[in-house]
Amino acid sequence: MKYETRKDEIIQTSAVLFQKKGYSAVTMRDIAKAMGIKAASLYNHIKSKQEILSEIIISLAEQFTEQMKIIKNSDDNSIDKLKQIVALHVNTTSNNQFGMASLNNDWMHLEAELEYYLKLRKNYENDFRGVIEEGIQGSELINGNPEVMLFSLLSTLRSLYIWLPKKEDLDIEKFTTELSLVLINGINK
Amino acid sequence: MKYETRKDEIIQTSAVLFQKKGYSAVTMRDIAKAMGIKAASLYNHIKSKQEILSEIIISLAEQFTEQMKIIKNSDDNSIDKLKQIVALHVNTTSNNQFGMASLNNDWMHLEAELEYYLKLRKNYENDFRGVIEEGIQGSELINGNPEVMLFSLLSTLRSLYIWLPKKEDLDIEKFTTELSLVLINGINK
DNA sequence: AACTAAAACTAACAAGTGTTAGTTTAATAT
DNA sequence: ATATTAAACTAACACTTGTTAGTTTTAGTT
Repeated sequence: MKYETRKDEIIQTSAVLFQKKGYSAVTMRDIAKAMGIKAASLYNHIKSKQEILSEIIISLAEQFTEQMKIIKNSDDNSIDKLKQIVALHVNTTSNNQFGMASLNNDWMHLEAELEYYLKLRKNYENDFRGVIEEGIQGSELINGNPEVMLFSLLSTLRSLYIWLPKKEDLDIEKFTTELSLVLINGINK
Repeated sequence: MKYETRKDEIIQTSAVLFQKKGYSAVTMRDIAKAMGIKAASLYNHIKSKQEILSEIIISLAEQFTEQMKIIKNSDDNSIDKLKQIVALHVNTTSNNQFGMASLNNDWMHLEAELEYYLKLRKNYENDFRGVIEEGIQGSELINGNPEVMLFSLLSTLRSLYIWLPKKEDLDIEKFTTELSLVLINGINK
């Protein structure tokens, strides 16, 4: 079975539409049409459009924050931690390519859960920054500006959802290795 | 004078709003309110909401495509060309921080000009890819996957609009240098 | 066959959408 | 002063929005 419940089907169908046009431009009638039913019928399964967005974004944000904490608290060296962070993003994006678009572009349309989302994101970024600073202090990383490094890594990892779907026949593990190499060692010979 | 014309003021005001909530979530009444007038009055200066979006996006896309062509056709080496591309993004973003959000997130809401925009973007990306491939062939860059390199660089450069505004007191030139270093040489010691 | 519950339906709502028509105001040139 | 014009206004339009109420259909159980 592709979907666990009808509610799950609504959420996943919505994620596909949200990715193409964004939350605000997708109507309940669009979502219903994509499922072959009428808009009013959606409300037998969900309580609002907002709930759909919230379910898509919060579950992903929690996954990232949780996994990041585990990586941060492991006793691997900093370079290995960074590689694990890259793998976390590649794997999560590859399993949830549509939801990642909402996570990146539609979080500002959260209402009740906006604050909670922002807290999760801040935790995630702080942990990421911690890994980088640790790497600089331990002389594993160059003595550069940690903010610039964080920005550069995070930007690339957050954009994976745009890029991964274009490469259907992709060896995920090989790609993770290639990307880690480029991000950590650069492209200069 | 901050604005050249009233139309220009509408476009810049809209860009600020589009950046916060996206094109679809911003209404003509929102734009009018931000300018202290009524929605209908906007139509003395512009012909549609769509025209506003188009003016924001197309002018930026043309700037990038033009400048990229100049960089590509220069006879600098590949590393220098990459540094110039980084500078192009940093400078353009720093001069047009709000418009860059629409360029990145709202291009799919273009109607008449969507095709033209896609053509410009394709040209830009092809030229960028060309610079990278040239660098690999000339042994200036590692012999890695050029698609992965392009993706990584482009993702970071395209995200500058999120990050630059957070660092108000930023030395643009110094930042350009730091970013080039991280992108080209990596973060590994 | 009768009952139940899930999930679809039709119809409608109140509010909000981009946009137009026609009018008034404000500023400038004759 | 008068005429002109740019740019604001009010009022309204046709349509779309998320959502609710009430009803019918579908499918499984007794």
